[in-house]
Amino acid sequence: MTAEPSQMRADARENRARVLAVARELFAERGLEVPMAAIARRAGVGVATLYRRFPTKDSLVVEAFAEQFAVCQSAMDDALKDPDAWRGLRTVIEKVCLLQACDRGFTAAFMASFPDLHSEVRDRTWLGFVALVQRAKDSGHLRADFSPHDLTLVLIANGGLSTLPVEVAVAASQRLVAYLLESFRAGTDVLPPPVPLSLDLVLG
Amino acid sequence: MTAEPSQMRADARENRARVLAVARELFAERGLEVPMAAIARRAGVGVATLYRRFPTKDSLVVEAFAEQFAVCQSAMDDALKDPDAWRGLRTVIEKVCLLQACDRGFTAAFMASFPDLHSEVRDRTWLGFVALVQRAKDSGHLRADFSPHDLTLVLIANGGLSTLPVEVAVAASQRLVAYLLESFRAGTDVLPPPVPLSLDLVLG
DNA sequence: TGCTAAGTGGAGACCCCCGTCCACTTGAGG
DNA sequence: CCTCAAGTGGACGGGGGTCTCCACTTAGCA
Repeated sequence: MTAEPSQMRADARENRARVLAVARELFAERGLEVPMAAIARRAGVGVATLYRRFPTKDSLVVEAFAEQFAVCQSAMDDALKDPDAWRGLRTVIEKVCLLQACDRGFTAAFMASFPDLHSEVRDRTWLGFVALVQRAKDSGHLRADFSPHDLTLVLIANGGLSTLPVEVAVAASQRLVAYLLESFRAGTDVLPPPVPLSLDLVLG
Repeated sequence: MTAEPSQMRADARENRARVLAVARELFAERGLEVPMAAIARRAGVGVATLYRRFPTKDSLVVEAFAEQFAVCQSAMDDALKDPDAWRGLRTVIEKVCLLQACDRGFTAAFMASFPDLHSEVRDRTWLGFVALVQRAKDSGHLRADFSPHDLTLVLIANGGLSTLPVEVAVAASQRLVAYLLESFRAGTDVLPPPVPLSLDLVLG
């Protein structure tokens, strides 16, 4: 029954926008465990208003991070378009990890909603990434034993950093990613990492 | 007023031990957010018993992980004694990361209580690690731009994996650590990672 | 065996959170 | 300007968490 934003009353539309802005801000700062009441208070509305627009906390989270998901998506698209597959791979990893580091809630939202994302989109993105990995290997820049699931590994590990205060998190993330990318380069594979792992069990 | 375990009544001592065992088990499986009531139930005691021995949930956590902290400590001691500094460094990182991956609660307990650890112990350990890093650099096996704070980075990133089911977490952690250690080796520093970061602000 | 301090279990006080309900207010078309 | 559907706020129900209180039980000693 929730009306489209376009056909809401002017004041309601404004409130909705303010709620979303505040939610993004607080989720980024304090993570998803920030209470609905806090968002409502900071947005200067009552909880009822909030629940009228977003019937569930989850729905607010999804809406709040839609933008970031789109950024991820387009980062991946850019990577796929890059004629230099290794650069594409490197760049997409750097971009997404930076997003994670900047936004404490993003990681959680990402992990929580990844299995629920419309599977067509998710699968398409994943297949794209797998192809990108293959191209990067073929170009000789990515080590041959790199697994696409290593992306998941990077994202989860990097996500751990988002408990830190934002500025520290960004610096830490950049350093971590730099270290990892260095290992992913072909030619450095002196010690092959152990057993392939089945992270696909987790992020379906 | 809590008596020493040695001078408690026999049944009480037994209960205390069972509570601790159960707590370790559940913290490992489900993380620190497992309710006190669940621990009590599984240990076959009432909550009051639990609170009589451990006045606070935090105190139970600290006690439950004392053993693991000791293991960390001795892992570091072993590393310092190793004549091959690089092997010592590698091994200590592998050991602690494995502990983290095996025990979902450990990471959280470690992070939460690190600043509160008796500072003498903590500082001694830290200074030892700094010395180890220097020796490993001098031996030519560790890259020169490695910072001792990179240990913190590894621990936090690796800690992020502990949200995964244990078996997956272990495999993932081993792979992550293998990748990172490969980057830490001297000779691979083709791309220097960016800015040094001030993680000491966090775990200082 | 009987006494007593130590030990115990479960009810419940208190708090925080999500989400609902309902009486009141207000934007905007006629 | 008047009407009323859309919008709103705050109280409240329900659930789950930590920790306390107190009447009852029991180990262990004389």
